[in-house]
Amino acid sequence: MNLRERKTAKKKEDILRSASLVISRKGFRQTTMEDIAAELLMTKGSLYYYFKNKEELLFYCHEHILTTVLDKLRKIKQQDITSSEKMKAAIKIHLDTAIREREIFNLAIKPEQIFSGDHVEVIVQKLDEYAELFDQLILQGIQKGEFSVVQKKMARMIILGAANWIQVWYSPEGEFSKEEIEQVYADYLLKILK
Amino acid sequence: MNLRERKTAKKKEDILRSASLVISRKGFRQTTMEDIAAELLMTKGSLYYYFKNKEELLFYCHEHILTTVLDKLRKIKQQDITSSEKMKAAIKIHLDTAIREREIFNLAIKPEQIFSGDHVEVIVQKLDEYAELFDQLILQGIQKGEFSVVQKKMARMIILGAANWIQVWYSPEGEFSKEEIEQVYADYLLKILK
Amino acid sequence: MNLRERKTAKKKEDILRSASLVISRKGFRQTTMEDIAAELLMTKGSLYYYFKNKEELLFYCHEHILTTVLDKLRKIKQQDITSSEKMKAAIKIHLDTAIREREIFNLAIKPEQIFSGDHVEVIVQKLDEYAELFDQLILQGIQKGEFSVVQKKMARMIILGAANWIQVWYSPEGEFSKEEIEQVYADYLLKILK
Amino acid sequence: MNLRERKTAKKKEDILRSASLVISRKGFRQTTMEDIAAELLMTKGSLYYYFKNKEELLFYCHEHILTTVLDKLRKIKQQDITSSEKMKAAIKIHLDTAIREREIFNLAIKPEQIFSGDHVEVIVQKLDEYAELFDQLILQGIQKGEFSVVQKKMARMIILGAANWIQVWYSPEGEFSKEEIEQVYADYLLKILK
DNA sequence: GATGAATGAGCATTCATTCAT
DNA sequence: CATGAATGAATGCTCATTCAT
Repeated sequence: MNLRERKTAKKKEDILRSASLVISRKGFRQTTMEDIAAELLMTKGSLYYYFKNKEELLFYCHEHILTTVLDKLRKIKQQDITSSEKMKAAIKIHLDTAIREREIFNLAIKPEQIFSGDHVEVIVQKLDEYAELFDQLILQGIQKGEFSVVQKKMARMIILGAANWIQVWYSPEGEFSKEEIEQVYADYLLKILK
Repeated sequence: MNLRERKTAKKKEDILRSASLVISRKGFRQTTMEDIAAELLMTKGSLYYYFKNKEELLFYCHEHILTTVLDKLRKIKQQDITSSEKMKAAIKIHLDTAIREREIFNLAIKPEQIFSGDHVEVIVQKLDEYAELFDQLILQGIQKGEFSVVQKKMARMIILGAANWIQVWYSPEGEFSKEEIEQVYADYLLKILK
Repeated sequence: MNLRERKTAKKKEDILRSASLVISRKGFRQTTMEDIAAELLMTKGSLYYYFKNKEELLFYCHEHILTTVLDKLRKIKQQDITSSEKMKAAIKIHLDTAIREREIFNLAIKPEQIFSGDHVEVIVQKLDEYAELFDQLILQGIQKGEFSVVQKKMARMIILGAANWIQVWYSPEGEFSKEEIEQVYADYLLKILK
Repeated sequence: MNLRERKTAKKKEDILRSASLVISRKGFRQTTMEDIAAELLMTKGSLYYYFKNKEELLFYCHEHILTTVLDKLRKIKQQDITSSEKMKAAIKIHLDTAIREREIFNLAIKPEQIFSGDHVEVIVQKLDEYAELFDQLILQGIQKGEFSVVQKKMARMIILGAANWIQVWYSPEGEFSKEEIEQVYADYLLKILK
């Protein structure tokens, strides 16, 4: 990658970061290209130099976040700790992502309504891998005798659903700190698996 | 209420029902007046005979559903059964609503972004009452010694969040029936309170 | 004219009167059929029983007022008083009409923009007769030696224009009474003719 | 102001000029954004690049004309000529504006029906200054002994009203030239003040 | 005769997208 | 590369008009 390419790549990342930020604030349905450009002190026309269209920008935006969080999850899976500890860590990471990137898991609802063609597939594949990782953690826990849940997939749905909902009510000014909340959520959701 | 008024009331309900349906399919941000009208084989102009504007239509749409589900919850609260049974019943009703009226609880996210003035207040008040009812069920359970959860509000958030998420993945063609799912959800979520 | 016809005629007049009222308040561009109907505690559909369409309603509305004021002017012309007195009386009547029927003379601006076909002709013919009557009063005054204005038509335009403008600023709560204003206007405008 | 800004400013002026033109022809109630755009061989969407909305476009349109004519009036006031000559010059300018910008003084009728918030204030303030300038000319004339009118404000109303009305009937193809008309109007209206 | 209901054309406005410079 | 400018499709809303009952 030469200098020019690196510069372009850097700019693309800047755009994605800003886009994520605006989307977190306004919701991705409400976010216009103008909004994203304004955040970067650019004009919206320029965005089209880096991304073919809005959908593509949104795609990379979400893809980037999903990739990042997936990496974190994979690392947790390989750590040498109990399944309970792994699951708690995974839940905390999920909560963290849901809070920071408010809208990210909302697109899981109907990716095909937002993305088209190949993009859907990539997103769906990542979301599937995401779910699969949680399922594996649960399965490991069962095999080790730590968990005893029967409906593994539904348990996973419950855990992720509960965690996603945090974006609706969490506020930095709230009664509890992010860390306290994450601790309680992790503890309570673990009960489901026991 | 005379015949004509009944007819109008009926028509309004028809519109609300159809609107709910379209909203469930497309999400309420994506639903246009045209969409709603088309579902009813009307023209969009006609909708304005019954509702002042889109926001009002959306408001009554949601208000109606919330009122219905609140009624059901209140009845449960007064039944002569254990707190665990009440909570399970409440969860099942919530799941049922979340499945049938896919978008309904999504507006809980930011009612003030969708509704204006008095409408926000009504919606917020209903949502508060909704939460309050769940909190009361939890408190009763604790007082009766059935539940022992400490962070009551967070537990409620977890339960409702988990249940809301069902709209994302439930399908009538899925592996499990709605009843089976409701049963599992109710059982698993109860663990959090124990 | 039998009873039924008389009833219809009466109703038509009621509508015209109410329409005039609403038009005075809101301006005829802003007045909707709904507004007119509401004033009469009718529904707008009913208006179409009496008038083919909005334009026709507006036409009769204006035609009625013009006819009335024309009658008054003709009577003044035939009175046995000086030309100055006649002109003063005519000005007062014009002012009176301009105040009461705020919008009436505004349609003189471009009747063909508002009315179509035959209606334009009738209105234009009445407006012409209206102008003609003023011109005759001026001519009489000149012949009697009371007036000495040279540009008769322009003088008439000035007089009527000045009087029309009263609708813009006259208010019953103002500093001067309608009668005082009419007196001053008549006196001052007479100077032009002298 | 660099080249680009000058170009934008020029375009804005072009739009305002075209808008004025269309408004003169159709009246500002009847003028649609489409009409204005068509006159400029643009699409209506483009207008929104230069003006926030229709009201703002209309505002600047009127504000520009009022500012221009106010400047001219102020200059006349400071000239070293008799009050009669000043008043005649002022009347001619007013007539000129009324003819060229047909609709401009019609908004004086009810600015608050057309403009909102700050815009009303600006317009009303300009209209007030406009009236004030005429009043001052009249007062000066009285002090110099040239005029002897008693009801100064009503005289001003009469003069401006008469002049406004010219837009209704003036046509370049008419019997008299614009200059002839202005001369006659100025002479005749002066009589009121004497 | 009167009304409730429905319609459709028209209008202001938004916004993703394009493109010449 | 970036931007200013323009476009056109979409959308909410209004309102004159129609018509069955």
